[in-house]
Amino acid sequence: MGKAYNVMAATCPSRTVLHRIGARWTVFIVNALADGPRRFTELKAHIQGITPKVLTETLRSLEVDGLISRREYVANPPHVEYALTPLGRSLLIPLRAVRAWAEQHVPDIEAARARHEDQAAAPTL
Amino acid sequence: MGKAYNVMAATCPSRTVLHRIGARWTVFIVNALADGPRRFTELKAHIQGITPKVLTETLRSLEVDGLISRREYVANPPHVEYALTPLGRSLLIPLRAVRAWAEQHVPDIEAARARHEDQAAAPTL
DNA sequence: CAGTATCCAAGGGGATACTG
DNA sequence: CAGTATCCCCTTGGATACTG
Repeated sequence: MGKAYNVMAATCPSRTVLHRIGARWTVFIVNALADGPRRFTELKAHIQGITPKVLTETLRSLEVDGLISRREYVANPPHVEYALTPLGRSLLIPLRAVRAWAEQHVPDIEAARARHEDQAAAPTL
Repeated sequence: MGKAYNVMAATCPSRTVLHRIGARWTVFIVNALADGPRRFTELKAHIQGITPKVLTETLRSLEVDGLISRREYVANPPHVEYALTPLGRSLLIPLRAVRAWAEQHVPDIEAARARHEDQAAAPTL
């Protein structure tokens, strides 16, 4: 038991999982659903810059993997709500940490890049 | 102070940070350096399936962003060691959690996908 | 050992317009 | 409102071979 899967192994199925998690917009969607269900248009407005096509695709993928649920309320106009499943909520924990890290370390990264710039532009004294 | 950056905003610089973190092989390299410095060939052997070209590219990017350091020992044959910087070690925390999640939830994801398969193949009774 | 140099393809994702 | 339908690009990354 335990240690059964290892992403470092070329053919380990955990790699496909990692691939899905790493998809461009997964971290956005999972974080956007952190505080409860949201509708398609709400998600699109909240995650600035995402196109409807890509939003749909990513939602479908996450649904297939059991990370989010899609609930359709019969009505006109349509009403659809997306929510994290228990599995999705467990993923939220690491992904919210990733998001927080990104937001917290912008200055550090920018400083490192600037330092690297200086390095490159260093006059040969 | 605080809350200065928000990945949900279209032009927030944290998005480029997130993009770097989300690069195909970043999570592998950062995790591979968790236990101390490693040499190029060690990394290549440990992270199965990565090509030298991609390994080099990702290492350079991480170096530019100040997440890893590159130490060259003058000798023949060459001897180079890569290590996490303090900033890189701080990123290791969320990224090791992501890795662990991927490895732990393979069965859950596979089960969800199987359920979805059934759904699709459901005979119309 | 630690990379470079080329070449190439695949597909993920973007832009735009349309619809039940 | 909640998506589809197209079209297309172009970057990311894989394969392979070579080198100081």
